Amino acid sequence: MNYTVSEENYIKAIYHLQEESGTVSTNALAEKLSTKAASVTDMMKKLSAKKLLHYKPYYGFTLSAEGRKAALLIIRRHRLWEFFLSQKLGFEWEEVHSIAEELEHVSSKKLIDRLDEYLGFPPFDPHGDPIPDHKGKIVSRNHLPLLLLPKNKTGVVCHVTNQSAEMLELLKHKEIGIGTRLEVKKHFPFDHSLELKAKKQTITISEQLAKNIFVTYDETSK
Amino acid sequence: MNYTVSEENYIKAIYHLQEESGTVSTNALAEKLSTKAASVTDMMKKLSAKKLLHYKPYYGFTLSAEGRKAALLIIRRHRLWEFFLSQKLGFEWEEVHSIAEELEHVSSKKLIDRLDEYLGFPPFDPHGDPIPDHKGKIVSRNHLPLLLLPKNKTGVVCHVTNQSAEMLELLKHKEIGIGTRLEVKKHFPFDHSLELKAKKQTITISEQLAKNIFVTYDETSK
DNA sequence: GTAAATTTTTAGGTTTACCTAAATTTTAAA
DNA sequence: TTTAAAATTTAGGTAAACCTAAAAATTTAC
Repeated sequence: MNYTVSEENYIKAIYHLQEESGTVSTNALAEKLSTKAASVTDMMKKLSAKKLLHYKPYYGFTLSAEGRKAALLIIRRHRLWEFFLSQKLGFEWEEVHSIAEELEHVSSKKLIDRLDEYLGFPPFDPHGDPIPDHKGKIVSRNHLPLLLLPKNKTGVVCHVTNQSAEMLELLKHKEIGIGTRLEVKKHFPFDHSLELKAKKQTITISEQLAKNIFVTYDETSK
Repeated sequence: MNYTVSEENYIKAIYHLQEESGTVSTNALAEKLSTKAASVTDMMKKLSAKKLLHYKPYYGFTLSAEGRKAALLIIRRHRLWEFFLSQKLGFEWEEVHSIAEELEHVSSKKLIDRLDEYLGFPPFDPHGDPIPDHKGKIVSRNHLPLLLLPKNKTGVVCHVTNQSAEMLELLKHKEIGIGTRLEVKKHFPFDHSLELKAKKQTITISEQLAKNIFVTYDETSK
């Protein structure tokens, strides 16, 4: 339940990469943390032994439920401090990030909950990112069912509900998995089916399937 | 100018021990930091190489001017956070210390100076200890010339101004050094000389000498 | 003033989080 | 489908900050 500064930085980085692109590769993580791939592998073994992530050598990794919760509590601390620095101490929004990188590792839960209260339970940090609550719950603006993804916007598959074998078979057939980038090209009102661009192909999926696919939607992407 | 968390904890502990008793021994420091004497010796070599303290093997150590300044800036951070926790977040005064132990290692100078301003430049922390200013200056209530030490109170020699060979010879003869515990027994109005109890003997010193001796005065001692 | 007790330092090990270089495994290309 | 390229892991090593046990220096006690 208590992690080293280094472990926390890895957990947080994995969370962010996962949000951006579904899966996390060793090299991507090494790049994000300004370290080397070999160091990442070392840490993956450690975090995996602590059950914070699912790790199969050579096949990337994703946070476990426990790892995700840990990540959200670190992000909560980071964003609350950013809010404090900006609103109470008058820092510019570009300045707050690096200071919050240090403050986020101070781990007293009581401190953070009191700070949250003192700040009036702000829902967003100065960059507009949502602040997880004291249980690690986050309102995710940009994590939405594929059905609601605007036309001609791309989203990255981050979650599927209903993990039945039937549905997974269908997804596999259509070559859709966690991390697949999808772009909605057309909505057909008749049966609410969708036409998508995935990789280099154009595919069609039913409303029923689309309801079960959640994507991360990056507002800054075209 | 930037130190590791471990270095900072050593610097701070040395400062406090020096204030309390003039000199700092390896064992006392090990005890204060809940570590072992051998680890202290390791760190002393490191801090000594960085010119933060004067270190002669087997003869204890004292902070250099630079080390003292570093200590005061760490103490400043600690006490400002204590004040913040107590005044703004409503923590009880017994709770603030351990959280401030973590916050004090966040080193942004701008953060601390802004926090100081936000808190209204408080002169004392919740325990009544003075808060050093942004340059590391501290108003020392309990660091005073021997001349001003109340009768029948004990003080510990912590500093001597005028380091002339003549004065040091006299101090040596009277067996007074940094760390010597002194108790003022009498003031003689005629020549302002003082009669002191030092170790087990009673000695007399001139006003001129007394003016140059500074002691740490612990209000809680008898 | 010497012996015993205490304090401090040295010597040699451990763990964490890094590193480089070499060996594997997977992926992409011809 | 075999080979080349890229990604990942393993092997072996480093520095910081600890540790224990033994050696050396200092202090205290007789």
